[in-house]
Amino acid sequence: MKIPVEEIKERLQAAGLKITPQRLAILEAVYILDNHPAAEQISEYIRSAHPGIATGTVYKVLDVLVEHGLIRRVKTDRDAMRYDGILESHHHLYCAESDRIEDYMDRELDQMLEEYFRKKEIPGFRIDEIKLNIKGTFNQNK
Amino acid sequence: MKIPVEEIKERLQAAGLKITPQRLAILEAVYILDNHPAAEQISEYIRSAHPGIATGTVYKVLDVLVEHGLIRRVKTDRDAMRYDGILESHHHLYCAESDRIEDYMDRELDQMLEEYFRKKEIPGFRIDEIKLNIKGTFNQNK
DNA sequence: TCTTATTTGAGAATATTTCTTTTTTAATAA
DNA sequence: TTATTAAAAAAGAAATATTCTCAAATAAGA
Repeated sequence: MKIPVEEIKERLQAAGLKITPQRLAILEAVYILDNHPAAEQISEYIRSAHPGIATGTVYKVLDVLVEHGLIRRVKTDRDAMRYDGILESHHHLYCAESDRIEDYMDRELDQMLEEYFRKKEIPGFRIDEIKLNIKGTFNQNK
Repeated sequence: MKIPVEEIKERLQAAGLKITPQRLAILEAVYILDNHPAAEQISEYIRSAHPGIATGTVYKVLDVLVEHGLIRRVKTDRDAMRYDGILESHHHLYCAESDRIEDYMDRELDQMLEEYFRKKEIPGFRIDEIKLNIKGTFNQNK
């Protein structure tokens, strides 16, 4: 997923963040690496593409981007934190065997859940967002 | 959640694991600390209650316990991995503000999801387990 | 350009994982 | 029971990963 720099700048700006070369590089890395890169993969990629950027900065910037809703965190059962450049609400298919994570979008499902929880409230809790973690196996490791 | 040592031993044995003082202590800690302790909390607790146990061992044992289904990992968006001594299938309510995680069980919901995915298959993917991550806010921080 | 609040870099502090060696468990035999 | 032993587990040390701290650098508005 290649996104023009201008567009990335706009997104940062829209989120009220200052535009810095580090943020541009790191946000771009998340888009380029695609498929849920781990913090460490991003850090590694940055180290090779932009050796000037400190490792600590990568982690910091990722946090900031998450805080401002430009990327999301994804977690697997097995291992460390991963990041996701796709923002539309979606669920995740997670295969422990291949350690693969795929996005899963399903409007119909979302509506069903929404309706379900409109009827059946959870006492003392206000729901903001529901995300499914669907564990299983991919048939063919394409 | 206090569980007698004998019971803990049985659980280890049932999982085909050798019984060691370290495993007993750590599994007990997960039960005692309750409410989804982070690895580090567990590690800290063990350090004070059983100073003889190496820190590396805590992490290793937690991994082994997860692998053998005696505890589960829980992930929040925000921070590090947490552990859960409750094994029945359940979902999680997660409040970012208070960093609180509560269990949420709902048979009716599970059945609805099961039925939904029986009808509507995900191509190329066999589902094993579905877990909901419900984000929101607790009304009263009790 | 100047100013100021933010952000970054660098390195120290933590947290976690991995590796190798030593110890322990639990099964079996005496 | 107790001794023997192979396999499994723990310790200890060291490598990695992540977070934190603070001085220096920089973005963006005046």
